[in-house]
Amino acid sequence: MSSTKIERRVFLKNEECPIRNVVAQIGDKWSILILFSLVDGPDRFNALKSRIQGISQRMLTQTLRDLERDGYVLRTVYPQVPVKVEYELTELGRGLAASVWKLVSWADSHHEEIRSSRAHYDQQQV
Amino acid sequence: MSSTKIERRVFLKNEECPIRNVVAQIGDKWSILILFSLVDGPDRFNALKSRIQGISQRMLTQTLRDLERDGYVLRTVYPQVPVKVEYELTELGRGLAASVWKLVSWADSHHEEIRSSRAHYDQQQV
DNA sequence: GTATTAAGTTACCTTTTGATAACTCATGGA
DNA sequence: TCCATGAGTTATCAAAAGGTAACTTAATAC
Repeated sequence: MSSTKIERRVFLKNEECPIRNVVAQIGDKWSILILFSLVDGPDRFNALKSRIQGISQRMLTQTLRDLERDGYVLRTVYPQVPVKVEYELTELGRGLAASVWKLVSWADSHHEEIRSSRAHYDQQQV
Repeated sequence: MSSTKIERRVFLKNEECPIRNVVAQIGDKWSILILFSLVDGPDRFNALKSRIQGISQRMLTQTLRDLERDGYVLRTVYPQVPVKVEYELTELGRGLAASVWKLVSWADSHHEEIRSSRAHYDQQQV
């Protein structure tokens, strides 16, 4: 309670802000979708691609690389022919998924309210 | 446990996906900063501006409008001279802040790990 | 009649994000 | 010889996000 003021100041510095650092990664178009696609276990590139509706090869590669870079995803290449590549969540990735879960379920149960607020606002602005 | 598979499918449709709908708003450069700036109570435009380091007038206005549009923030104009405008979180906005809190605190306690993963990855790529 | 204040708006420009589509690479099969 | 496969890369382009700086408005104080 009494620490609220302090926390408030901590989070107001945008530069190197840990929250922005994490949320900026997660807040893009595909990261969360990929993250939640992997919570049940490892999956292969093309399996992800066909399961995540609408994602292009390029964006899947790119987003997976970013997730790997941050340590959320582990990439394993099996030297077969043709090559097989598996992606899976790391411990850190599972932690992130768990932390984002509350927001996700909140979003799921409030999106109607948000939608209607948007519609109402847009109507006012003519 | 047994519902995991179902949830998995639910979240893979990007179009009209409630999660993306919410997270896309929150995931931009300033929304979370503003949201957490308002958790202690109402604040005025210029107070926010000087407290949120680095934000421009334009981005503050724009982000506040988007938050208002989604129903997270209430804007009140006091017809004084010069005019006074106060922004405060709505019930919905407080709910969002609470839901995002777990992610925020997770990010706060894991950003070193993420940082070092990034540095390590970047080193590998030469 | 000029400056000040709060809360913006507008114009202009750069950077980042994301999309489409074509190309690569190694190998094994028809 | 040519095609298929899995997992990408590259080139090109359009759209969205974000930054800077100057302008606005209304009333009041100097």
